[in-house]
Amino acid sequence: MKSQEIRQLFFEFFKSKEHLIVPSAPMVIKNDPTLMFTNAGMNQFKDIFLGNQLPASKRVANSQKCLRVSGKHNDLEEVGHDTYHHTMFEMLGNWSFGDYFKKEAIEWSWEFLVKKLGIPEERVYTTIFEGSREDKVERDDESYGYWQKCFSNPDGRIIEGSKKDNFWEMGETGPCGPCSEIHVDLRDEEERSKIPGRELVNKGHPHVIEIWNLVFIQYNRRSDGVLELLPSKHVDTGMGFERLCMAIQGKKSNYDTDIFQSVISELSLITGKDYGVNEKWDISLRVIADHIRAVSFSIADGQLPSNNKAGYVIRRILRRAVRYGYNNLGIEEPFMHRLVPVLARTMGDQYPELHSEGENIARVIFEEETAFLKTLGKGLKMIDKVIADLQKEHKNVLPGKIAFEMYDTFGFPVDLTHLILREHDMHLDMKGFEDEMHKQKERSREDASVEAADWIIMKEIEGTIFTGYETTEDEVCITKYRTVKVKGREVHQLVFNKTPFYAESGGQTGDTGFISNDSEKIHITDTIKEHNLVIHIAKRIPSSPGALFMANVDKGKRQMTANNHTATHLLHFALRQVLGKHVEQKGSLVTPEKLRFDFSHFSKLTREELAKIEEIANAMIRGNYQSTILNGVSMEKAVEMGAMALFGEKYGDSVRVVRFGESVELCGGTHVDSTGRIGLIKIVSEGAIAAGIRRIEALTASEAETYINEKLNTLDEIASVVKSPVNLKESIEKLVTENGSLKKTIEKFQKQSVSAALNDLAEKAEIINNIRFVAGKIESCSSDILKSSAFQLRNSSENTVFIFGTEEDGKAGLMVLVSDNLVKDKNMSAVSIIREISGEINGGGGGQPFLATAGGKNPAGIPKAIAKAAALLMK
RNA sequence: GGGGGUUUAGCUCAGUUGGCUAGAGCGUGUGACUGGCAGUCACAAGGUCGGGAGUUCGAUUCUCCCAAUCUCCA
Repeated sequence: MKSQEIRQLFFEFFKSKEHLIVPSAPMVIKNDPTLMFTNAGMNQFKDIFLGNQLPASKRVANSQKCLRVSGKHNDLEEVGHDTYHHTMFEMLGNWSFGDYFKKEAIEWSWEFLVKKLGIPEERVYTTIFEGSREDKVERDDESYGYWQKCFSNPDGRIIEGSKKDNFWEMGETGPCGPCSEIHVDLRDEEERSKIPGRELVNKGHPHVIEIWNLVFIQYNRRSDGVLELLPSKHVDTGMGFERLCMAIQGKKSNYDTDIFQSVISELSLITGKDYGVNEKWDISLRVIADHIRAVSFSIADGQLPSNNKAGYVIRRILRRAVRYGYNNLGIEEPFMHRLVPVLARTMGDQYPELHSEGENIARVIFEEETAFLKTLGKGLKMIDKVIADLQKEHKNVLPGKIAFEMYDTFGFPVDLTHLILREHDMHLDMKGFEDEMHKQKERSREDASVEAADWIIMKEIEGTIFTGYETTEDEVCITKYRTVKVKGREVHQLVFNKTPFYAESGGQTGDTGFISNDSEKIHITDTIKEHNLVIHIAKRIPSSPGALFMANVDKGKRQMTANNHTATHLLHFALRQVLGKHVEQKGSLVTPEKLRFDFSHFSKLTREELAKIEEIANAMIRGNYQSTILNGVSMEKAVEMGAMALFGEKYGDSVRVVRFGESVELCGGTHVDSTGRIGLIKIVSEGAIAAGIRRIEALTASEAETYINEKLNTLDEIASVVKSPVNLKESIEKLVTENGSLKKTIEKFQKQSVSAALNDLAEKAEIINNIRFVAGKIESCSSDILKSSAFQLRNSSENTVFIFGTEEDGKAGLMVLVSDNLVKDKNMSAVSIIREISGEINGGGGGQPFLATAGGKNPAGIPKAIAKAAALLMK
């Protein structure tokens, strides 16, 4: 049975049990500092379990794409070396939100696995929670009872598990409960007869594996550690899809299922290395087959590889795959991007974004691979040099510090360093490397330390009400406050019961302003959002925090921000009109001063395109569309209205829809009430920020006006300077060419006059000690010309010492030139001469043996300096 | 957010105590050879040495600030 069919059967089965099948939430999580990627099926339903949100249906089932590469679950370095770790995987799950509980969950799981998919009963084991005295929780007899009824002979099939395996908690506090797992024994008959499967459950055996975990959420863990019963009980289940396929397809490894084999066989075609021939190749093929999934899905979710945060995680995964291909499969050119089509064929039915975004994904991966191969190439050059140096010194250990520097600064992977050293019979000081790495980590940790004082709570309330859509001033009271020390600098944070201040989010910067009452006035310098709290950054803590305050948002800045935010929407709309529907928002920054908008597009925008975009956006301003803003719209409805920018939203979310004419977007920002207020949009720059992503910056209203006026003024000024307001461009072109040829002519003349002057001096040459001595003052001219004339003299003369003095702006200059033969044969040096004589002009200087220069403050000393030089030659 | 690196001709890069008229390869242009193309040879054009400030007689080189970019850690 193909993986596609298995997934489909799962959906159909739960549909028949009246479940609503919902799509996977994005794997990349936006706007949550604690979690970068979805790492479990329940992430998107967290708010429902916490009671903050009502579910759209009480019974839901889905397949969730998950990524485990950072934080608590970090499997990255394991992937490939065994047959069951993955970075990205799919989690099948069925969910009950206060609806059915243990009985149905257990019966259905049995029905699906054993009756529907035909997993032999004698290979199935289940676990239940043994109970905990500490938490005053009884053994889960209820689940035991239901399992007992499933098995035809339950003896020895239901195993008790400890808190570690069979009690699930979301975090330190919050919803939790016992869980019950289903394990399957996939070993051969022979092995099974030797050791009974029950002894291997939860023992890390690769073929006796947990495939489904049923979590029964019935408690809430309070902060004092006590468990209390929840009013409504939930079911949260998770079944590893790759493992399930392995079990159904009778394979010994996740990588043997059709999910991965399609990619692996394509990879074998590309590399000429078959799977199952040698262990080193197999590991690499598995690594790549796994990583291409993680990377492709992330990019499809809008997360591009980059140099920090989530983007950096993606980059690291991709590079790990390239590295394995490079080290072990001998691939030295980009290859990952060629796997995207086969991945889309295998998984595209369930995840259509692989089809629609496929071309873009491949393009991004190609760019990223190319860039990495380039850094590898540079690193290889470096290590060759390092090895040569070591060999010269007859050493065979590379200091860890050097290896670390190559890794840290140039991104050259240390395992590759290792490998190359081994080829040269050398080795690496691994301890030194680790020490350096440790230091680096310490540095980062110290930096990240933020001393936050405890919140001082004035009033316990749930969240802050945002009144800023309707008003820019409101009467508020402080509910809590604290002082945070970041690197010695103190900032004060205030939280209100309600606030007109918009907190930074969705690219729009936070409001500024002040709060005041009769006794004091405190400036708010920024507003941010943290864990759904609106935090106002204040200059200081009020002296009486319990008082009522009037909160005032800086209206001018708010208006300018609104101009820019609405303008962003208009530009987005215009971009799609002009460039096409592939244009999607990839990032946005809206401040009072300007707006910045990043979007997907493949080539530089032409002047005509930019002009057309501005034209459409400005026409929409003059159309003076009124804003239509709808709060609490369901995602489905928003899509129907044609809203853009849907990624990052979760199932069941209610959203805010902002509409101006034909532009419809999901957006929480503050906007103008009618587009006419924007006045004018002017795009001021366009460029690339990553492969396939471009950025435009624009100004609006008075900022745009100022910008244009400045440009026009400059034009006027130029016109008045060249005195040709009509054919300005031609005049300037003419000036530039004329200027060029004039410069050359002047240079020629100057050279002539200088060399004439030099020749004059040369005629007056004295002979001192059989050496021609040419000296004198010459008219000031540019030092470059003097220098080049001097070089000519050097080539055309021998047995001569030249000394020239110049005077400019009251400063003296000296130049000494000594013919090559004197330098060579008589060991003379212009430098030593100039050192001796530069004292006369109150200066100093130096240079090379044949040419030296000096500068000083005393032009009157030039003749004396020359005389001194002559005296030197006498000796 | 922090550490380190890089920025020199259209492209890829050299340039070692501060001073060798700022170079190489590829590319571009012109010419020669050839019946034509490919090719070879010769010559040439092209650089505010990322931007700004400072130290110095003199800065691509040293110091500081800014920007872009790469890389590692969080």
